[in-house]
Amino acid sequence: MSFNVFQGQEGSTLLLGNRFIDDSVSLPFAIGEIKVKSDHMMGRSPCCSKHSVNRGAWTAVEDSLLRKYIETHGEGGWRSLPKKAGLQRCGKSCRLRWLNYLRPNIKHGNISADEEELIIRMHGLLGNRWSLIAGRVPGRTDNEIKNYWNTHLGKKVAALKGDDTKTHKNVVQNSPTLACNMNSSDDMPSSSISKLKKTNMDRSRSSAFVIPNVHNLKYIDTSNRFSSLQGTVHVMDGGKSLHCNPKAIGPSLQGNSPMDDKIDSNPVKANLISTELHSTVSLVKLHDVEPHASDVLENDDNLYLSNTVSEDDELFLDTDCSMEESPEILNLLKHHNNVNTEDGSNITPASTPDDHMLDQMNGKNIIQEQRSQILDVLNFFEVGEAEKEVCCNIHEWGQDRHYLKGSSSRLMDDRLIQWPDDHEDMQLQGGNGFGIASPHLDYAGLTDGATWEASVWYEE
DNA sequence: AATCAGCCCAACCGCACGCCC
DNA sequence: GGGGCGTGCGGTTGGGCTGAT
Repeated sequence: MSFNVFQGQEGSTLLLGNRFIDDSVSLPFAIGEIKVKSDHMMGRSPCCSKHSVNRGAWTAVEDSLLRKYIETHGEGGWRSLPKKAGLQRCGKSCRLRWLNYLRPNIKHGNISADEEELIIRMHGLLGNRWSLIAGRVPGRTDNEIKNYWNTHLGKKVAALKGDDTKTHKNVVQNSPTLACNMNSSDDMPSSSISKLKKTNMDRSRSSAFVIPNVHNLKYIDTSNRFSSLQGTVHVMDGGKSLHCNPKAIGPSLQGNSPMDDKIDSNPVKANLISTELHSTVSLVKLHDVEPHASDVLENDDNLYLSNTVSEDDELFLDTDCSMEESPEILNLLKHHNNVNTEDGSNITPASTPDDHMLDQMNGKNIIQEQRSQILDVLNFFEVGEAEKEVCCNIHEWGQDRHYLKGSSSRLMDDRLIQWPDDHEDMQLQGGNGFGIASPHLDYAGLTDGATWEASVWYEE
């Protein structure tokens, strides 16, 4: 039976609900008795006339018409699109067909093990928020992920975890300490566990907590300035856009800041900041980026941008640096033999200071521990596979520490955007050109030289 | 070969939300 | 403030497919 007909067309069949009824079907009622449920009666006008549109599977011809129209005129205006494109379809149907099937870069075919793993983790955090999950799985649509979950993963996870998995989200959210202690693998799907074991970091800091969009993982070390913020890790959800501009978040911020003198008076501390900011930036730089900051502004609501870009942005870990010049960088290299550079390659230090030397330089203090912890986090993300690896234990990091939460009307989730009142004055810039968080940063205007936004994504 | 049941997934649905007037 | 519109979202539907009987 062909469904490519619609009522009103010559020789057409009758549309009844979701069904096309052709002449061969005997109806248990007279045609005149058919009452079509009216959306209008529910207080809303229908998006289209259900009597004059094709329904059901799309034909190749329809696909072609829709694709050509959108390629020429762009997306949007779905309600008027069908008529303009010569389609006998509802605008919503057109939109859905485009978004779920015709849109470029849509992946078709089986979902890989890595994708599956990511979906499981994301679902653990977000629950049935399919569009959010889809935003973290490149090339997959919310509809596809939803279907895949309902037909495969839901059962799979349920089989692994028993009935509790039906409330998987709650398991994670309500168990802050463990959500995912990786030492206790009971709460994790086996596939995730195997993935986590690949890393060489402290398992106790791993978790099933999912941080969306690792592109925007940031660390802002305020440990030397604000004791109450020691060791904080700041992760910002990057919103829908998977692209960010390294220029825009580059560390080279020149300018006058109330904190400049403090940094200048303590070069070691300044280096600490620069090192970690550099490592963060290099993380971001591994990914495709938009070439212009303006693009980022348009495409990524959650970015925190620098209005100052200099050649220093091109400098990341200086492989030629001496210990005198940058002991912190060497320290970083010591802890992480594979440090990613901006071009995606790895560098390994020719030599690194030994523990004794580091202790002498820094004092055997928590700074090293903090840095190690943070870099463990970065390392954990396995930068090269950042799209896939999005777990960390925010709760573990949070112990005895404070998190900064970004403040911006442009953030999409209020849960992210609470700055502690007592840190409102945190605004500084490095004398060596490294900016750090400004809770009052005007995203839109970009008139503030301070550029670093600190946020934590977490579920209440 | 025919029938049935279960599964898969594209498509549809109603509702929610933001924007604009 | 409220209504209309456009869009996005999660839940649901049902045709097609496949394997079992």
